[in-house]
Amino acid sequence: MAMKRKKRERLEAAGWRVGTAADFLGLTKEEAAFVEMKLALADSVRRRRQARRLTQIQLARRIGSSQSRVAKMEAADPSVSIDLLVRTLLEMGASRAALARVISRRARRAA
Amino acid sequence: MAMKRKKRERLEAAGWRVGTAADFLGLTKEEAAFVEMKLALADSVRRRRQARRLTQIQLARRIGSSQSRVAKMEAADPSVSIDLLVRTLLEMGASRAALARVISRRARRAA
DNA sequence: TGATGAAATGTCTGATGTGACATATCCTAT
DNA sequence: ATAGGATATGTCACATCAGACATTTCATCA
Repeated sequence: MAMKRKKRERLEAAGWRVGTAADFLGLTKEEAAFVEMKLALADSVRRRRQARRLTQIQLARRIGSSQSRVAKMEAADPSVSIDLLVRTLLEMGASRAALARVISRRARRAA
Repeated sequence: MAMKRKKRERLEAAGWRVGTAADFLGLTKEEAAFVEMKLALADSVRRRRQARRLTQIQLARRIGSSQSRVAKMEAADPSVSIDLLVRTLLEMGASRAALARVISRRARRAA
């Protein structure tokens, strides 16, 4: 994919769920923004799932996926797309307005 | 992809850039919301490109893609992902807040 | 009317995402 | 300490998406 991603994905994979995601090691502003968005969405999936007291397995069934994929979503794994995160949130009843809020929100730490 | 898409994609392909996208022929609320989001993003790409008076080819070069892909983005073609739309908008200088606005915005008609 | 440049459409091939499965790790209660 | 459920991690085969290219449609203007 012409828009270089490896770098981003490596970092993202490396676990900094930190607040102000990195312009750290050579992430362009755009890349950083993309990663932060993904983190925010991932975070939102987890929060919503927990709020509903669903296990990853239960959520997985609900959206026609698997426990491992849910885990990866919540971890903002490089292998999960924004499409999947968004679809998942919509399935969980998030409105577009709610998604918008998530997207402009900075990823929170911990829980 | 377990979350059925064919239906959505057919419709989406069918050109209704219309305002309140369809819960029309059996789209669930979630599917409709997803499609509308995509349309809104697609629309935003076109608007931004035009505002900068770039041709699709010029934009394509800028983001390391091709004219046809840009055309498909702007048409919200089934083959384009939200990831791609988002990355493109970010490359064009959209902020996360701007993206959020786009996402909560209902797709506009015409130009 | 035909020439030009922009945009749309169709299709290919390689890259990436997906669900699934197996397995490992982490809690918490006993 | 160990069993249990929950979550994380690694991998695979298959589906979908990506950029590229060719071709077509569309608009504008000489």
